[in-house]
Amino acid sequence: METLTPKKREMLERESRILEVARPMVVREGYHGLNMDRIADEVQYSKGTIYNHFSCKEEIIIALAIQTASKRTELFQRAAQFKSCARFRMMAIGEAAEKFVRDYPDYFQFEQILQLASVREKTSEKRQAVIRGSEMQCISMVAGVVRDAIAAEDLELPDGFSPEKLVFGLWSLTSGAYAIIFNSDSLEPLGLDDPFQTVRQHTEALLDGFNWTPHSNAYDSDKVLQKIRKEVFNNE
Amino acid sequence: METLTPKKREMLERESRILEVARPMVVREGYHGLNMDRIADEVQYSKGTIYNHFSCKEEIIIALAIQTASKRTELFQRAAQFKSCARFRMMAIGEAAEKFVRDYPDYFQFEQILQLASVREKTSEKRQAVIRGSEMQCISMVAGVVRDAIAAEDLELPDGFSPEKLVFGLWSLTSGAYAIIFNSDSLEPLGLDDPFQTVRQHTEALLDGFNWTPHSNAYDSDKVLQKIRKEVFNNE
DNA sequence: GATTATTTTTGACGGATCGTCAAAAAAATC
DNA sequence: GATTTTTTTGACGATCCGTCAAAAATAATC
Repeated sequence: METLTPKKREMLERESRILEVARPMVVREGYHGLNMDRIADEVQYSKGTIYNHFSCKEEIIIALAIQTASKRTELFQRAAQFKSCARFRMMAIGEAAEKFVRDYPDYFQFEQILQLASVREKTSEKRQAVIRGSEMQCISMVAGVVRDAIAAEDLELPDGFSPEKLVFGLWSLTSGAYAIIFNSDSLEPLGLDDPFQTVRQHTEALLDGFNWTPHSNAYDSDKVLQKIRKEVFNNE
Repeated sequence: METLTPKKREMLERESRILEVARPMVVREGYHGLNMDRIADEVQYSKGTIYNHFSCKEEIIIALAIQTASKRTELFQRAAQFKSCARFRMMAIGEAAEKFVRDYPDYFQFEQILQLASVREKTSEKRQAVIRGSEMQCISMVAGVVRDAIAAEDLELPDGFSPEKLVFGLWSLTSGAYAIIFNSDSLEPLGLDDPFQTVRQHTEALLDGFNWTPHSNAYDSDKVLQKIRKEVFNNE
């Protein structure tokens, strides 16, 4: 840490100050609210200096996403180490995913903006690779749990159905659900009181559908959940 | 149809010409590619006239989404009328959803753009209601099939688990999957050869997980699919 | 420590594009 | 055919992005 030249230190510090200032702009006013002149004003540097750090608006957004993405990896890592059977570890990962979107709802917004091709196109290949890598890390961890289940003979996937395909389904279900939850106007009419619980129920149903044992009717989901929240996440 | 005044006719015609010109702009160049001056150039009217039809860029995008949304309702309607048990009708709806995203991939892009709060905010409440209504129609149809299954005692949902909650899961799974599929860079590393088939398999697993009979191992999915494609969609 | 070379910062500027509005043109009415 | 109403026009103001030559700060050299 202390091996950095003072100049480099200043650069890094300024970089995070820029992001600090940019974050609430995007969060509160969305993509259009991110304004380079305003950033320059608020961090008390000229616009040119901001552009020395980030070559365009979009780079700032992806940098914000990267900041938060590491938090997800951490949460997944903790979940994957839960000492229990594969199925419960999978539940722990589900809990990590839920905790992530609840604790860092900003990330969701950044990701949504970055999903627009016209935005993503402008970001550097380098930062794109960081995001992809962080996502791949999470996917691998989930696939690892699936493999453990297979090894333990708790699960037998259909012919040609790779663990990654199962991860794809879980990923689709949860990310799709979170997308709906965060654009709430489509939710109220459905009368979903606790949408996160519904996601959990669907995840369990999906695993049951693949005959992953123990089947959800063989244990008390609430109990397991309490245990996970306490032991893995220290109750928040 | 012929009861319109010539002036009104011209207005409507011009409106669809504007959308015709705008569509490929958004599809090919994304949100940023939609340029009001270029539209004016291409439809050979002044910018002011364009603004008489659409009060801002964003209104054009939501109008494009509305154009396509009706196609989805049609497909869902056809699927819901498939003469078969509820479970196979649900499969037919899944097929309709798949056909929709394959036939009208543009819609997906429009929806993604409109999901950004900073974009949606600028659109009229009126058009937002149209979109919501169209989505609600589809959701109701799916919920109807779920209710039929319950009535036929093919399905018994857990206590407090409404048909709408099941729809929420199916909707999450498919829309989430399609979002991943259309941003393909996260797909290749997973080695998914036919992602749409994987979505179908997951849908079936989910229904199995809720114990919706007939269970997927009690019939030949491919056969049923062929039948649906032939009888409901005339093979494309 | 003075001078020169290099790096960093600055903010005025060009350019793109949005949305407006007063004036012009067209259509409707009398 | 004159007058009123509606529609169209495109020049214009405003915003905001990203650039770049000049200025300021820092480092290197003697």
